[in-house]
Amino acid sequence: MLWTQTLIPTMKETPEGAEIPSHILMLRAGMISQVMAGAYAYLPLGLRSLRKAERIVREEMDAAGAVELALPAMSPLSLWEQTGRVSAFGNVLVQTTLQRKDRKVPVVFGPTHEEIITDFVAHHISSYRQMPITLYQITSKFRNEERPRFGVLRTSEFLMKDAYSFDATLESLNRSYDKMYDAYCKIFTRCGVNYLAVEAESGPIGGDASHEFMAPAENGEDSILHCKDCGYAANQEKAEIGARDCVAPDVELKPLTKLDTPGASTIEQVSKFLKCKPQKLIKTLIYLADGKPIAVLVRGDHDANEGKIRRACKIEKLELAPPEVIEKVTGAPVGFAGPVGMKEKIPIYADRDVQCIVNGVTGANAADAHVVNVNLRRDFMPDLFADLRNALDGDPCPRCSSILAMRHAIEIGHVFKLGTKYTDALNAKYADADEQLKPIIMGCYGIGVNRILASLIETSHDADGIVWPMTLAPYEVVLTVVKVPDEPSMAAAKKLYGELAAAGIDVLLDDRDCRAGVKFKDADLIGIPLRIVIGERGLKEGKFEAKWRWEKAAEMLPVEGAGDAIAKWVQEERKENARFGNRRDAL
RNA sequence: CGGGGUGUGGCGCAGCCUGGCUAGCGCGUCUGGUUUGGGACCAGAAAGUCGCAGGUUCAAAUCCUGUCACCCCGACCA
Repeated sequence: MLWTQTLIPTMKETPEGAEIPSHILMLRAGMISQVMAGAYAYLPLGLRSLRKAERIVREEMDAAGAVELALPAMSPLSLWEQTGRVSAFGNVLVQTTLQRKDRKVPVVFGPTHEEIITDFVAHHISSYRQMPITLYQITSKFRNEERPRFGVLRTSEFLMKDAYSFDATLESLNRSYDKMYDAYCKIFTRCGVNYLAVEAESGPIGGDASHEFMAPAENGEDSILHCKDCGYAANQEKAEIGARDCVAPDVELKPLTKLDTPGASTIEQVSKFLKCKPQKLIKTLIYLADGKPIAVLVRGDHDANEGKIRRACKIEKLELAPPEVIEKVTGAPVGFAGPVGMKEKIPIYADRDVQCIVNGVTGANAADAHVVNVNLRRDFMPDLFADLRNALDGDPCPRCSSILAMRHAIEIGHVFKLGTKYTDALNAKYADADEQLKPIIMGCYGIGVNRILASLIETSHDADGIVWPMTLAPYEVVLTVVKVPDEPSMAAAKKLYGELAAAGIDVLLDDRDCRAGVKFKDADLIGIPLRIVIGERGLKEGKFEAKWRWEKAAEMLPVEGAGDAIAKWVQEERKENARFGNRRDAL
């Protein structure tokens, strides 16, 4: 492609509103253009990168034995009512009504496609002989995000690869799942994205049934915990906290005292009012566990984790109790519950860290009052101690003796064993070898294609612009002609351009008649991995100048045979992103 | 959905507080010329309903009311 024949509207200045590197650089590099909040146009350059990511995804899906199809964005609302996801998605679901001749047809713009594919499969798969099979597509998804943000990271319309596996047995599902998991590793590696596969909430199947693929990045919206020593990694929701012996400080147990704390009902207010650290507080949460009230105790500065509570206490349905229940159980309004002297006797479950609190503070089960110098055993005794809170930076690793580090990350992929949630709801059954009808067992597997680009840029840029790996770069090589009116320069450039194009290299020839500085700046900004400079200076010696985007120095390359040499470099780099992978040493 | 911020040529901004001549500046664009290895210089030109609507006033980019859009923080996120 000739630069003068495409449209690459680069910008010297950062448009108002863009704050994170990926957003700023995609705008400045002329890759995207905003149409409205949460909706971006992909300009020629951006589309090329997006297509490269898409192609890698497609190749690895095909290699893993998945079969591509395309489902419509539009589907009937009724399908979503059958699975209860109209209310589950709520306002996120994009709905509209089509006016047909004599009736109105309520439709949904798919936020994902479990319903549609399951309905299709229910009609066309009826035997165990037709499975296992994994179907996938790469299409636009629609979600009315309450708050689109961070440029291309969180938008209302986005490109997603979604795959669905259909199996007759759990063992077969596990094999399908592992294939996808392995394919994801290959995809993100080929894309040059640093990622971690972390354990995530597993839903109905339990166990090792869900992983998220996370790209650690400062601007990521998710939090993950990672142990550098043993490799354990999980999202914050799922991360377990290793058990450690509690070393109780050797201090005198002071007498239990009730104090007035008028109006102080939150942890922050109480700790301020009583001038004590939140770590000294015992937060008492009243939940309804399968309809019955329970109390959950966590340290004041910790957050309770409902998934952990559910598992540890063997509860199906868990929800925070409404104020009436709290008043009835504790005898006090919301904000003053405590484990000592509750009005009704209910089960008390405590997070392990509560064991370490000596002379603590908690609600007095009376309006506007707290008790201080609360101590375990002397004043109260929980029915169970367990890991019931969200993990934090520095918490003990559950698998080794090291500690967990918390990092922000961008979710770029998710693999999940669904089980029969949708096949039950949509009546997708198959006949087994024993002639019995059984529900098909599903898995679902998503990749946010736009997010691959954004997360790559977030972690691979410098002061001058984007630093693309060969595999995602919109063009693999840029030919920078220093002086376009100089005929020998242009002739040499066009010859090289022809050779590279013939070798199947994506090459961009910067034939704009402007100063060299402008072209160097633009080449750096759009991040093309390999730049070849064609100038009078080099040509005098029969040389081109070759420079990798992430290296400081350039090397001279004989004009003779340059096309072959460059093509070879590009082909090597395409395979492993090897030079790109080593860039940190150079940057 | 709560809190905060911003809307002025294509892009980035000043002007608004304290109303008053023809609404400025930088970048970009176009024309001519000089230049040509890291965002050149000179001369000239085009391009703006000051987000929109209403109000106050002799007079509104500026003050008041409403409204829309966009951005940030938080809540939410199959």
